[in-house]
Amino acid sequence: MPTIEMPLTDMMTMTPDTYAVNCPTRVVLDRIADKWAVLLLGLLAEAPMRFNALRRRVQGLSQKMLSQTLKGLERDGLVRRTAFPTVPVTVEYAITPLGATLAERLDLLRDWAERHIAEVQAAQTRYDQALSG
Amino acid sequence: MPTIEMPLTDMMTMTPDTYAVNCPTRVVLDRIADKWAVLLLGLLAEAPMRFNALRRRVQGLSQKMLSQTLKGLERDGLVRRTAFPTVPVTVEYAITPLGATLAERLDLLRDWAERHIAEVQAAQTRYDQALSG
DNA sequence: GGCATCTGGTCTCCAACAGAAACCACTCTG
DNA sequence: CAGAGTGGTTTCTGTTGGAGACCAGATGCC
Repeated sequence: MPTIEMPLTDMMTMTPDTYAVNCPTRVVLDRIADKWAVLLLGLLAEAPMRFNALRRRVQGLSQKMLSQTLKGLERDGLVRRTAFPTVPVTVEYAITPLGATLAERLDLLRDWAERHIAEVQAAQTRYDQALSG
Repeated sequence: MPTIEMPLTDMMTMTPDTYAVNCPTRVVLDRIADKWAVLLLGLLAEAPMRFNALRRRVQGLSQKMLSQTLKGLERDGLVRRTAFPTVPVTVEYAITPLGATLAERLDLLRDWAERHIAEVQAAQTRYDQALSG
């Protein structure tokens, strides 16, 4: 997707259409459409956690992507980063009230996934067999 | 993320942990974490549509990604593809009952985005100014 | 003493993937 | 006869994600 380059005021006064490239909700959608962000928000919604604790908890998440994703979440005001001047430095990540409202909705998706995973996998098997058969 | 290569039965009998690489809900999460899939499901939830109609409606979506995403959605049983033997061939995409239940939850995310976009953008501006200032 | 390990990251390199554009066969319209 | 519309696939290229090395300073272990 091309980078959006237009004044914020123009974007906000446009008729809202999520399907237009320059709709501001696309910005939010881009964040939601980030697997790691969704998983991290889910964890932080339960309790604040430290960098390496998150890393150990989420399998397959590289250090680079963790730091990158957390930075993005902090920028969006969904997560708050607090560094304690211990040695070595201790950094804690906590969800913000705004982030909590999002995590609530994301939980509904996790719930859907758990509820319907079997149906989805059955559909996949059917589809793949129809192709090979 | 590495490709999951293990018997389905093993996956289904494991203690469910979305944060483990081999949790089946990760499969669903991967689909949800697809910007185009979310947008397409949102459109198809309203009414069935044809290939080029979807293309015209969703700005910034290339033909390749549209065909690829629709194929994925069909494989997951979320969308049904119907080809009519007209000349030229007419193809209609419609949401399935399963897809409709997901679209319902996704609507809540769209709703969240519209409701909180201003807060997110304010947080971003604050963050960026704190860095430059 | 010296090696490994913990803290929270950054940097480089390579493979994978998304997007742009061309191409396909066929038909209807101006 | 050129152009546009039908629903795609193929090719090429630019961006991105992930693996792994590296950083500094302190602590645990033998």
